[in-house]
Amino acid sequence: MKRGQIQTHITRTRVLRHIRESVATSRIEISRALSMDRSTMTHVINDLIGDNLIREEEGLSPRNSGRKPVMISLNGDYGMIMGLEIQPGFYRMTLMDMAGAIRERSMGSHDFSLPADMVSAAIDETGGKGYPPLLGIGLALPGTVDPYKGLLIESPALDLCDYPLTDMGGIPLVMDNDANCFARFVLSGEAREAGNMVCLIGESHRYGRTGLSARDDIGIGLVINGQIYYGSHFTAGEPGGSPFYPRALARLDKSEESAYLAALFRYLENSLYLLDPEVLHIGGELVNFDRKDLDLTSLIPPGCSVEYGKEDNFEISTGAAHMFRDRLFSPVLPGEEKTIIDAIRWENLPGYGRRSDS
Amino acid sequence: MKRGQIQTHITRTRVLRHIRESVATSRIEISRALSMDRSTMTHVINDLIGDNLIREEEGLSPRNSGRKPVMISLNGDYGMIMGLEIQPGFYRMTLMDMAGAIRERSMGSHDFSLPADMVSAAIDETGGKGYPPLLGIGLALPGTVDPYKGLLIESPALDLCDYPLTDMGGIPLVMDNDANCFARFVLSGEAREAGNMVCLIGESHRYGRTGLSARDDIGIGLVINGQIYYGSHFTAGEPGGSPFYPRALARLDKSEESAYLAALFRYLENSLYLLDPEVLHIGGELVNFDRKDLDLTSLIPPGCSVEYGKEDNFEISTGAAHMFRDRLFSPVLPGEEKTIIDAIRWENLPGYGRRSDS
DNA sequence: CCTTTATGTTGATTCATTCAACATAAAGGA
DNA sequence: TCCTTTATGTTGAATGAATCAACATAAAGG
Repeated sequence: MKRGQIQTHITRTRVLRHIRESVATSRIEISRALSMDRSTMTHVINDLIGDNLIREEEGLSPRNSGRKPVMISLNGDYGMIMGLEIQPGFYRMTLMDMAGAIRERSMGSHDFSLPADMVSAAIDETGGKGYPPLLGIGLALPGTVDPYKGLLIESPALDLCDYPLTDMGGIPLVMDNDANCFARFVLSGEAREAGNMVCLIGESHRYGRTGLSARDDIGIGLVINGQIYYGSHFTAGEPGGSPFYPRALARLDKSEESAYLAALFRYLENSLYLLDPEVLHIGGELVNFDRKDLDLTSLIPPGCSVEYGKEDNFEISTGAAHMFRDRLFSPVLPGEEKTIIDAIRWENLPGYGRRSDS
Repeated sequence: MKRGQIQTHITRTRVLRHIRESVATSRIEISRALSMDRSTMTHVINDLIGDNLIREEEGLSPRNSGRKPVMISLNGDYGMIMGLEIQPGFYRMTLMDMAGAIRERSMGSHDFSLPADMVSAAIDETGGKGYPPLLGIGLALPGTVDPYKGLLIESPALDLCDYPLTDMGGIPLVMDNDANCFARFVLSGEAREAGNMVCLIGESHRYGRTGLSARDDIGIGLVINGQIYYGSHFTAGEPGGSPFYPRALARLDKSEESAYLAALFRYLENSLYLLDPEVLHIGGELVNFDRKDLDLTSLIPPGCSVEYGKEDNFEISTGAAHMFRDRLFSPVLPGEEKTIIDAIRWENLPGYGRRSDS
């Protein structure tokens, strides 16, 4: 980073965001999108190229007259991001480069009681494979998580309380609830536009099982105006205090799956009306459920559509990776280096220099 | 406004906000709060004084050494804001100056079928009283409202559909749902800090009645991260599709009020867990209810407190006035002059000049 | 009266940005 | 092949909101 001011940092971040959101773009296109001068873009882009964050490409140029633009795209080899989902007894991992391309995925069982040990093992596992340097880690955990402090507040599934983890030997780490990571996965895809979503997952707490049992759980990630909503005590999306609570259900056999879903949606009905989301996303184990004789139209508000995830079940770990990757595309304000910054509001933007006074 | 750039506009707005939030403050205090240089503040404050938006005061100065600061505060006489709540058959009005002081309140019955006629009558009524000029109007209506377009989408109570209103003879007007205006009222008070709230009102649709009847309604305003949440179709907070729906209740006599409230909170229970709000605010007609033998602790999530409004019932029209007043403390981006700007996200901040290219 | 301590002002400097002019590159006709 | 058209991209001077550094002002307290 050549020039040191905060304004530069914000502009660089805005440019990087635009490049991330378009497959390939040009200096002029970015300058138009951000309402800035072409010459400004020349400076910013050349600085970013100098820092190895982006690169010029020989790319396609759909023009019928005039000079062809020099295409710009993110430099995937700048570094790697690891996304890790840890459940009791098993894990899933997604290794992603800075351009967002998935380079490797794996899953398996584990015996670790502390997430840090599992993370450490995953880092060792991918260490000697010649990947670009590891920039950071996104961690998805079942339970109540404070992602700003990097604290697992409570997790009955993992049998942990007030468990902090903010880095692994200098490599920064961010954590969030698994349902929220699923929501981040959905946000990273087509649903990138700022919108409102309810993201519902069923989390199996035993490796290899499908379907849910009494030890398992459902989780809800809420997206409000394009951002994860945590609530006032990081328990937003956690069902509770209700006559219907999935945890109380005994093991289901196949014939009951459809009835389970129907009961679940009746439980959610009021909240869906109140929240007025654009779409309800369903992922995790619930996708595997038999839903042939289930008609949701009567249980879901008129303007709300339903989407089922694909069944590869790596959505949560991939969303965890996206959580850290998003940090690279957010400005870091002085004094808030350690937190997840989803969206800075203009009211909080600091002055552009350092003040001469305390 | 002396200097024409957008950056100036944003800085001025940030300064005005800080002045609004403190009873009286000084140049140095603001410069510290906004992390800007003292000399910058000299320029900005002097410009704002030149524009009559703020003024210096002979104010108190709690210092025991050093030069006393020159106190700065908003100039209430800069202009007036009218907040108007229109219900079928009656209205309430709050007249507020730019400093937020309430100058006049009134209520009464009316026979208008179109809100515009009611607004017009209210403007005429306050016209010749020697107030500072009317800067704008905030309108609270029962029903589904698109405040960005200035459109009453649907109001069964007022028997209107797709009714637009964005200004009255050159005076800008913004409208919102009545429950959201109540939420804005709460936000303008102690609960100014960014937080999460559920604001519940009972709206009586007959002048002079207390209690609710089958023609009446409840309304919910949701505050998420310190901002009104509208949902994807502006129906957030509207109950629906439920076995319990207040509209279906027959007239209540006094003995049933407590049971009514209990049923209402059972209806809301799941949603309160899901939303994890800091506080549940109750206003409008519901405040008048007999709630002696009602214990909410078992129906409300642990971390959530309950606040009842004072019983003057002008909360909604006052909140409507605050809605317009908030516009004066938000930057207006080019191309978005007509919308309510609650919070601009840094991603959308434009460049600081006009681009040399389309 | 002089020191201390704070607030507020002034003029020079900084630096991201714009502006205006120019350079580069490709297409398409003459 | 040359010349016009049309677009992208670059360069250096100008702009302007901010900082910096020095000074001015004001009040308290020995």
